[in-house]
Amino acid sequence: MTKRSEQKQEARARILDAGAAHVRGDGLDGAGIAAIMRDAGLTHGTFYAHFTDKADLAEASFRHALTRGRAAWTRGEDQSWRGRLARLARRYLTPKHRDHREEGCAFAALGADAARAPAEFRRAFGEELQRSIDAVCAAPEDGPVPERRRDDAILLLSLCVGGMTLARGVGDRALSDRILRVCRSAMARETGPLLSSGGNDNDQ
Amino acid sequence: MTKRSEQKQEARARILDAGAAHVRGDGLDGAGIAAIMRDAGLTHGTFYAHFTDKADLAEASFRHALTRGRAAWTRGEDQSWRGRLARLARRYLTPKHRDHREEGCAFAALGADAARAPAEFRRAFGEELQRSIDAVCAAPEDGPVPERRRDDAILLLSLCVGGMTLARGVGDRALSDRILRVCRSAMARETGPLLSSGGNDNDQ
DNA sequence: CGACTCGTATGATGATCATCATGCGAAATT
DNA sequence: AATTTCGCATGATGATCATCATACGAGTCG
Repeated sequence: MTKRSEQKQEARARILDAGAAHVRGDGLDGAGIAAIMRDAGLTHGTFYAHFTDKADLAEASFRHALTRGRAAWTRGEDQSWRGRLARLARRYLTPKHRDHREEGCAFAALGADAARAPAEFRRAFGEELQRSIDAVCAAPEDGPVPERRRDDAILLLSLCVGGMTLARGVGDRALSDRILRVCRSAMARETGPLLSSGGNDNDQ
Repeated sequence: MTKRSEQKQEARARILDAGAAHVRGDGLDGAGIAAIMRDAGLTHGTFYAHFTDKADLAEASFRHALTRGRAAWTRGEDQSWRGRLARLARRYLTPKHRDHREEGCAFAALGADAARAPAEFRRAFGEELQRSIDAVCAAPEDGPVPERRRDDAILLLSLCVGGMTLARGVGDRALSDRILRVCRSAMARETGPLLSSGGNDNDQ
């Protein structure tokens, strides 16, 4: 590994860090190359020595953010499957996470953008989502994962992303906090139903 | 009502329709004024006779889309509260809705954009979300709405928006369909738990 | 019918931004 | 040590786009 190539790799890493933050903070299109390169400590023109395209950087930044995120995510021990899901929801659906999207979950930060992105980015989105589903499922014992657990993981991620998306969009702090709380406690009910109310029409 | 003013109001309505479609399809920033006005059958310069700003149009289009959407949404009879929630989820989380975001739910289409939008837009987002929560809760008998129902409505909307967001971002059709199915059937379980697996560690 | 009002059309203007051509200087190679 | 390589900086170029100034022409009102 020559000194030149490792300097370049360090620069690339800085660009990826800055890109991941900008993309999550400002959106796939909102992030300008000049601003990202400035944050990486380089000038704008150099960008094309590292990436072919803005789309290239967007995808790489997205994957970078999620790979980093999952590492911190999967840490921690759980008593039970349900307990694991509840813990993940508790750690995900926090006001702190809501208020710092530039360092948070890229699915929640870029979900709507992905829908409008070209097919190549959406392929990356799907692959990363699969990896995250697997990461949620990964039990200590590491047997084959039953499909019903995968379904639970999908449900967890959907609820987390949806709750975070709504909580972030809302201006009213009280409503935003309430959304987070409702979603957290729904996943925390170890044996109870999804919904808090009973089944009859006139429950209080 | 003079002929002039009703012509202008018609034009404004066309702009709002086009704006609502473009904003949901291309995002808050992705939608260009020229394209919207072209779709409304007018030229770009005329825009400023109807709206002060692009942000002004964005907010108005967002509200327009949701007001229209709720009307179609609230229709239909339900046997029970749980049944109502299940029905709404079943109608929301469809492949058709996923594949036509320009005429679908504005929360799912613009959730990530709202987080980056100025405070004024996020206030609108919060107000509209409150209205949608109320619309979900509105029972035929129209008594005072218990707070636990509001929580259920928040949960429903979070799961719907999150599931739709992920389903739209994913390139892989099979995974996308599965996300929709999992979220639908979670809300359909009238009495069962949120999660499909049992509570012990070694369930299959 | 004539004057004026106002909704719309046309055509700038200026800003932002992705992309690329060119050049420099330090590191690598012989 | 001379030459080549290559990572980075600088400065265009061209495209896109919001915004606005100006002009036209049909509707309105005296």
